[in-house]
Amino acid sequence: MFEHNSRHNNNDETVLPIPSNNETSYFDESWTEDDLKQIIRKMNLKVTPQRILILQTLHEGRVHITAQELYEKVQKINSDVGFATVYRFLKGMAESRVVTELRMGSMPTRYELTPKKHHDHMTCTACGKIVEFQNKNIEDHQEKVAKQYGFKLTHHVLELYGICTSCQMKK
Amino acid sequence: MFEHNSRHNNNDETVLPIPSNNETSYFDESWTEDDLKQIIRKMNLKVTPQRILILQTLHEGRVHITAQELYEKVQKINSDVGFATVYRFLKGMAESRVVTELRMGSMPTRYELTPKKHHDHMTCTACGKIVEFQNKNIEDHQEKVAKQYGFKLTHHVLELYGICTSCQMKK
DNA sequence: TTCTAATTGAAAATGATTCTCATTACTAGT
DNA sequence: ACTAGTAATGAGAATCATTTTCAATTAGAA
Repeated sequence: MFEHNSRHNNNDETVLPIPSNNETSYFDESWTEDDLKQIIRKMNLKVTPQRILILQTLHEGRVHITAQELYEKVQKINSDVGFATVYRFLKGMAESRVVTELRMGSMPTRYELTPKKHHDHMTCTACGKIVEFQNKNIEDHQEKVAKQYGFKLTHHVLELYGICTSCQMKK
Repeated sequence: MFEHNSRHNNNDETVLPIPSNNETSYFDESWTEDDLKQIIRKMNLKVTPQRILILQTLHEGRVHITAQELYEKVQKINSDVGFATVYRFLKGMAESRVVTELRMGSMPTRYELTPKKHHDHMTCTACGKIVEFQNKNIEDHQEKVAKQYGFKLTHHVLELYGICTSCQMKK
């Protein structure tokens, strides 16, 4: 299995949902400093230079980043940011659903800015490649199940695991 | 969120899928020592008294147990079993899909003997209650998605999070 | 500007998981 | 049943992500 295989590669190559495009990030729009401040205020948090920098770096960087990776990136820009701050802020943003936590297997938690279009993940357990996909049918059925048991859904985690095309051919 | 709420209860009350019944465990059949040995051999592991005891205890006990809890239970019966053994064996069984790992939020991993009828979990983020459900439609759509991207699926994780009926009324 | 509570960074604490290694115990082959 | 070869074991140490602590600093309301 993925989580027990120390030989898998470490990149988290991401295949964008069909239709794919050439964007580096989902967020083609750029965020001004005011945008960033707005987002922080909406979380009922005070605006600090650290938080602005962290959020900005998260937005500009690639998706699926770990707290450690984000910390290192931010460090290079301004060493007046501690790991605890990055970590705490990520947690806070996760609570406010500004970012989404991805826990795949037993690897360190990765974060992504919550995309406007919800998607789920399919991971190749051989090479670690992550494919993102959307499927309204699945969502609909989830709601049905929730209703059946009287639950009011807040969110969900759907992760498919398997072997991707190229790994199937290799082996 | 669940994982940040230190006030949620710690029991993992489980609601069986409709139609429910009065069984303590999914496994009404009892396992003889030979059954246990067979299962261990099928995993290409040697039969040892520790593994027999661990598997037996897992089978008799409630579902959704942590490595620590299982270790404590097994300890009471035979103190010649170390935590490492329990832990390693659980990992091994997870790899062979004899048990399934449940990672809900950031709480310690829980294990359950992989039920013959696959099911997923819906968790109340207020009280921690776990409902198990089956839904063939969702599974079918998952396969469709996988085929679309050329993946051969091995397994998946689907966890719904929300507020259960009684917690909705409380608040 | 002043005050207060929120935020911060560094380091230590925690907690789960994983590894190490000397010892013991399976089991296949006799 | 005996034995060699290998797998498994337990205790504890190591690792790693995550979380907390706390004294110093800072944001932002009044």
